[in-house]
Amino acid sequence: MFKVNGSIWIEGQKGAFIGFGRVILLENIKKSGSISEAAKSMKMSYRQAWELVDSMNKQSKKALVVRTSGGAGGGGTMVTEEGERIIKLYKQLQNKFRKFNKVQSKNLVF
Amino acid sequence: MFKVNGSIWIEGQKGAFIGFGRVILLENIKKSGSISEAAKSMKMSYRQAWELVDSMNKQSKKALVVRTSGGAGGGGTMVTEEGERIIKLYKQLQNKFRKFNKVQSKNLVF
DNA sequence: GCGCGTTATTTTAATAAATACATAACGATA
DNA sequence: TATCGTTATGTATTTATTAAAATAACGCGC
Repeated sequence: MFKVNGSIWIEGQKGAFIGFGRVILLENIKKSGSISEAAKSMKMSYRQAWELVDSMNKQSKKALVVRTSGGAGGGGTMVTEEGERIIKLYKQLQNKFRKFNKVQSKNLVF
Repeated sequence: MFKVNGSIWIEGQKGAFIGFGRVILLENIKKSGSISEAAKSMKMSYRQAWELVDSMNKQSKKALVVRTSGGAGGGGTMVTEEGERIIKLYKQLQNKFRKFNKVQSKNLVF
C-alpha cells in the first residue's frame, strides 16, 4: 500500500550540482551532440537546458561538457570524460538510494 | 566541497502521504490544537494547511487528526495516537536517510 | 561576404501555484 | 437566539515559475 520514495542529488555551495534531470540531459547531449537537440528530445526549453548545463559546468573544476558555437553545422556540445564519470557516479548513487527505499518500504508498518 | 542531499517521503496510490512539511504541520497542530494557529505559526495559508491535513486523513485508515468545528472556542484539531505514531515513524526514516547521505557524501570522489 | 545551424542572451507571454478574501457551517455557551 | 472562534469551501488576486519568441554572436565553408 504505502511505500518510501524520494529524490537525491549532489550539491555544492551554490546549490544543486547533479540530480536526476541533469543526468538525463547530459545523456541526451551525449547522444545528439547538441543542447538544442537534447532539449527538444526531452521536451525541455532550450533556455532551461542551457542554464542547467551552464550551472553544472561552472561548479565543476573540470568541465562536464565542451561547447562550440559557429563553424560547420553551427557548432555543438560534447560530453567530456569528466561528464561521463559524473553520470556514472550519480547512477551508482541512485541505485543505492533505490535499494534503501525498497528496504525502508518493506519495514513500514501500517 | 560536494555533498549528497535529498528529500524523502511516504506515498500511496494518491501520491504524497507523509513528508517533511506535513510532519512539521502535524507537530504544530499538536502544540496549538488548531489548524489555523498552526498555519499562522509557520506562515502557511490556512487553506494549504487544511488541504494537507485533509489529504493525510483521507489516505490513512486510522485518522491522524480529529477535527471539530463549532462549540466552545469555535472548535479545534487534535493529533491522534496514530498521528503521533506516524510522526515518529517519519522521523526515524529521516534519520536513517540522513545517515545514508552522510556515508554517501564521504564516498564522493572529486 | 553570405548562409547555415548552433550557442548565448534578452524580452515577452503563458501557465501554474500560492495566497488572500469572502462567506457559510458548526455547536457550545450565555 | 446571538456571539464566538474555528473548520470548511468557493472565488478572486497575486506571485512565482516556466515556456516561448526574438535577436545577437559565433565561425566554418562556399
